[in-house]
Amino acid sequence: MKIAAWNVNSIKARLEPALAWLKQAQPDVVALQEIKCVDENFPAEPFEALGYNCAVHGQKTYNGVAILSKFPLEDVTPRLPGGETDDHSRYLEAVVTGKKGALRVGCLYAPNGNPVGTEKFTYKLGWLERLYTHASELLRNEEPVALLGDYNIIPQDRDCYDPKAWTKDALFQPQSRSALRKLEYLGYSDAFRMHNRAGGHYTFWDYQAGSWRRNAGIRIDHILLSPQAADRLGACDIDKHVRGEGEKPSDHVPIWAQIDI
DNA sequence: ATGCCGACAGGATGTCGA
Repeated sequence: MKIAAWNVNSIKARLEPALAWLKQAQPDVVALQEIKCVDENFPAEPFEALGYNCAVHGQKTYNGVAILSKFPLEDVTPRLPGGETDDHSRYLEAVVTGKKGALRVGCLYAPNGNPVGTEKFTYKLGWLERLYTHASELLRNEEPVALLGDYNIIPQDRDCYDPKAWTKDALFQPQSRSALRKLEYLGYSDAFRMHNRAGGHYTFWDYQAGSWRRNAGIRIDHILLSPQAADRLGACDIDKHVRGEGEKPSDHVPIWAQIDI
C-alpha cells in the first residue's frame, strides 16, 4: 500500500489541490495535518467520492489531523496518551488492513515550539516525550507501524538550505533533533533516509522571502517505520512538484512511501 | 533586527505558523 503524509495548511483552503494530488498520486492512506477545522466541517464528501474513508480529529482555527484511507479505518483513536490538559488536536491513530496484513498508522502534527525559551518550546519537548512513550509502547506488539506527519524537526544540517539561518529556531534545537533521534534509537526508521542519504531534499518552503524560488527549504515531514514496516518498505519520495502547482499551494508538500502490506 | 506570506476570526488587525 502507498501511504503519505501532508500538512495542507487548512483543508478548506486546499480542497482543490488536495483532490488533484489524490487523483494523480493515488495513495491508499493519507495522514493530513493542519486541517484547521472542527470534525463536522471536514469536507468528507469529495474524498469519499474518490473512494476514501475519513477519520477526523479536528480543531477550530488551529492544528487538526485526519486520516484518509481506501481501506476501512479500524481502532480509530485520537490524542496521545498522557496529555490530560492538552487540548490541541495533534494526533490520530488507526489501523488499516491491506492485502497482506495490518498497518497501524499514527498521524501526527508535532508542535512548532517557537520561540525557544518560552512555554511553547517546553510544550514541544513535552509533546515529543509523550510521542516517544507511546511509540515505545507500540513496538511491544512487534507489528508494522508508521508514525508519519509534520514532526517540525530538521534532523540534520543537510536537511535545510541554510543551517546558519535556523540555529536559533525550535525546529533545529539539539533537544528537538535529539527527540527525533531517540525514536530512531528505539527502533523506528526514517523511511526517506533508508533510500536517500543526500541533502537538499525538502518538504517545506516558507511562503516568505522567495524561499520556493531559491529552493530555501527544510525537511520536517517524516515517515517513521517500525522494524516490521521498514522491512516492507519499497519506494519513498517527496512530491516536490506540488509546491509549484496551483495558485495557492500549501507551504508543505506530501511525502509518501510504498509498504508491501 | 524585522518583515517578507498566508490562513483564520471577524469585520480591523492580531495570532500563529516555521
